[in-house]
Amino acid sequence: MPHHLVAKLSWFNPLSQADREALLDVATRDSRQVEARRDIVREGEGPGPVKLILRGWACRYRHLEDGRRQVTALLLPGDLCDVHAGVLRGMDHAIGTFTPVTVAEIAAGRLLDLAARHPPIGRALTWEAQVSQAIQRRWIVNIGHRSADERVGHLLCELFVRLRAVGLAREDGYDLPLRPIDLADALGIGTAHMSCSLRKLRARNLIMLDDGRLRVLDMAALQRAVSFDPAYLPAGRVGGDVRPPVAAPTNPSGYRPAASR
Amino acid sequence: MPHHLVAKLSWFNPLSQADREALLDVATRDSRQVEARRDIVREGEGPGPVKLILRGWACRYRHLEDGRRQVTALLLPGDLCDVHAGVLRGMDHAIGTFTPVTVAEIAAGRLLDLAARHPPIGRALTWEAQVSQAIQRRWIVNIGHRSADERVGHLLCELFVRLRAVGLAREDGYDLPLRPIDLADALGIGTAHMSCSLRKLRARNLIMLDDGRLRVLDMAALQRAVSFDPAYLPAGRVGGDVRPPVAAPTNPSGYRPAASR
DNA sequence: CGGTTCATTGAGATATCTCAATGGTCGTGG
DNA sequence: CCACGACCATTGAGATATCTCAATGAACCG
Repeated sequence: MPHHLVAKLSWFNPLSQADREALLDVATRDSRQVEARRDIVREGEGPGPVKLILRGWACRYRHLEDGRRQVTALLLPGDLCDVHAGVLRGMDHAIGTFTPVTVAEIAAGRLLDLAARHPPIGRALTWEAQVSQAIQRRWIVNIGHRSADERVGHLLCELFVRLRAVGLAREDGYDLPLRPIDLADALGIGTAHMSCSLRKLRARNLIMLDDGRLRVLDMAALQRAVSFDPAYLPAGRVGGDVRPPVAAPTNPSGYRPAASR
Repeated sequence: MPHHLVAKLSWFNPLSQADREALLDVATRDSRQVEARRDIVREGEGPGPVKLILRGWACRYRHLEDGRRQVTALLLPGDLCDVHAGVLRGMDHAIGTFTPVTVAEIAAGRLLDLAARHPPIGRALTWEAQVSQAIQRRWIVNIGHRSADERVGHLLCELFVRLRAVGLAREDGYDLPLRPIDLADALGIGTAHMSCSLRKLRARNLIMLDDGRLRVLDMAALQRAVSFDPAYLPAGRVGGDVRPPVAAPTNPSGYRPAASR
C-alpha cells in the first residue's frame, strides 16, 4: 500500500531494492488512522515527528479572523509534512484531513539517518521538498494573477499530474474527494463561483465530474485553456499528453517585456 | 556589512564568536554585484550555487503568458535562495533585482560542510528555510482571502518585521525601494488599486510614504487593521509593539467553525 | 529642452462576492 | 422501511471590489 512515496521519489532518482525496503520500513513503522475532517496537527502545536501521508487526502489550512479558511497546500498520499519541523516553535497553521487518512509518523532522526545511509533517498527527499515549494509558488501565481476559471482548471491539472506520479490516477482522470467548498477554500474563491467555473469547464467539454469522479476529457486542451505547464512537477516532464503544447515563454533579456501591458 | 544573515540566525540560535566568523567567511568569499532590474538567476537555468543576498532587494518572479508578472517572494539582505537547489532540473522561475544587489555565491558543499562543523549554524539554517516557507504560506492566505487594502498593509508589516530582524529598519519605518508596480505584482493587484490602497492607508494615518521612505505611524493599529500577526517571522515574537494586540483565534475542535459564514 | 516612462486619478466595465431560495442527499429516529 | 431534518451544492439576482483604459502630470534621461 505505501508505495506512493517510493513511486514519487523514483521519478527523481532510481532507487535500489535495498533503498526501497529501507524506506518502506521507516515509512510504515508507526502509523495511525485519522477520520475525515479532523486535524492531524493543530495550529500552535509544538514540534513533532515528520508526517507521511500513506492514504487519503489532507491539507494545510489556516483560519482567518472572520472564520473563512484558506487551504495553503493539498497533501496526497506520498507527501511528507514538516521534514525539518523540529526547529519551529509552533505551527502557524493546521493540517487537516478531507478523507480518512493513514499517516505515518517518523522521528526526524530516523529520517536523517535513513538519508545518510542511503544517499539516493537523501537526494530524493530534498528534491521532494523542492517540489513542494515549487507547488506553493505556483499557487501564489495562480491565485494572484489568474481568473477563477483558470485557477480551477489549473488545480485540476496539478492534481492529475501529482496523482499520476504516485500511481493514483486513472488514464483519463482520478477520484476527487474534495467538496466544492474545499476547492474554493484552496483557490480563494467562493463556492458560488466554484460551481460556475466547473460548469463552464464542463460546458467546454474539458472535464466531467460526477460523484467525486473526475474525468479529464482532453488534457491537452485543458492545459492550454488554463496555461498549465507541468514541468515543475514529478512526472510532469514525460509522456506525450502532459508535455506543454506550447513552449513556456522565455525572457532572455530578463524582466518585464518592454512592450507588454 | 554582511551581518544581516548573522543577525537573523541569531534570533533563533545564539551563535558563538567562532560560529559567526566561520559563517561570515563562507558568506563573503565569492560575491558579485548585480545592477538594478536585472536577473540574478534566469528561468530555466540549471543548478548553481546557493545565493545569499548581502545588499539590496530582489525577488522571485514569474511571467505569465500575457506578460504580466507575479512576484512570489521578496528577498532581502540576509536571505538565502535555493539552499537545496542542486537537485532541481531547472528553475521554474527567475530571481531578479529591484535595486543594485550584492549577492554571495556559496557552493552547496561548502554550506553543508559549514553546517556540519557548526551545528548551531546548521539548525539555524534549516529554521531559516522553514521561515521562508511560512512566509510563502502567508502570502497564499493573503492573496487568496484578503482585500487589496489588507494585502498592502500586511505586506508592509511583514517587511517591517523582516527588516528589523536583520537590522535594516528604523524605529518608525524603513526604506522601501519598490515601485508601486512592484508591490502590485507581488500582491496580485493592479497599480491603480495599489495607489488607491496606499492612499487609504495614508488617510487613516497609519503610514506615510514619500520618496521610498516609509514611516509606520501606528504599528499596533496597522497590525489590527490588516490582521497581521508576526509570530511566524523572526523577531516577531518579541517587543511590545510587534506583538499582536489580539490573540490569534484558536480552533480547538478543529476545522471550520460550525456557525460561521 | 524634448521625450519617455511611470505614478496617479477618474470613469466605465466586469469579475467575483454576498445573500437568499431551491432542491438534493444523507443520516437519524420513528 | 419511511419520514424528517440537517447540511450542502447549485442557481440567480443584486451589490461591490477590482480591473481596464485613457488622461494627466511629474520625474528622469538624453
